[in-house]
Amino acid sequence: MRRAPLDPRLLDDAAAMIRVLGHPDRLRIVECLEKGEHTVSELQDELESAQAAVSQQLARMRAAGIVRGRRDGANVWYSIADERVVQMLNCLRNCNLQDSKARRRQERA
Amino acid sequence: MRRAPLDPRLLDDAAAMIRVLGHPDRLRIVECLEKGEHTVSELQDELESAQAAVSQQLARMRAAGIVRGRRDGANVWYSIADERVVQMLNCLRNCNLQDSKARRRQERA
DNA sequence: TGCGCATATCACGATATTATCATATTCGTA
DNA sequence: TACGAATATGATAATATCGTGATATGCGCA
Repeated sequence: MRRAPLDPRLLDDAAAMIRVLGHPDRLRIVECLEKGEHTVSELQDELESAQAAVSQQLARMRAAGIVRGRRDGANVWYSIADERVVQMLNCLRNCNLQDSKARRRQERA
Repeated sequence: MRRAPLDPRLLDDAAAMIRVLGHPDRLRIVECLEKGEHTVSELQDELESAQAAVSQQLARMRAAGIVRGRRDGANVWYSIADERVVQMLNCLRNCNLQDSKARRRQERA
């Protein structure tokens, strides 16, 4: 477990990367892609969200280098392009496990 | 290492929590507080940021239950109220280590 | 009580994010 | 080539976030 501070020059990048995950739909997209490639319409069904919305979330994640699209005929199959988000998601899941304990610990801060 | 998906009912909360960390100044604040309590003016010096700005970041982090303030005379000493952010930060530091490798891997996605 | 320091909050303009609707692009097939 | 399905992009309005300057609050001390 590394303890060195985040490189200050990378702080903006890190924050930007985090912000990409700071949206429920994008979190769910990552969770879907963790299990394997998905087309846009599959994700659309999964999220019960409008086509444009999903496509735009994917565009943003693509711009951040988090996911990658692969054209196959009329479909585009998306997958995870940056394994760091998987790590982050695992971390988040661990964190959520402690939800109640952590909340209790902080007692009306 | 847990693999269960994030609780859908918690997705909004999770995303909100993530967004709080998605700002370079707030990341730096967490890094400072990791080392121990700091007053607002100490953080202000550290971040080279305006008083109101720091205070507002702290307010937001307080609202999210991430930090906690303890009054001592005219000063307020801040500390981490939710240990999950420490875990997240550690995760981020690990992730950053792989920066170049990850970026190379994704090759103009 | 009155002053000054540390902190918090308010008000507001600037910018970013988001959802939605419309339109464009890409591809397979008739 | 024309059409339809899948996907992407553009435009816009609503909302959120951010930094800044002004003001308010809490506290120690004279």
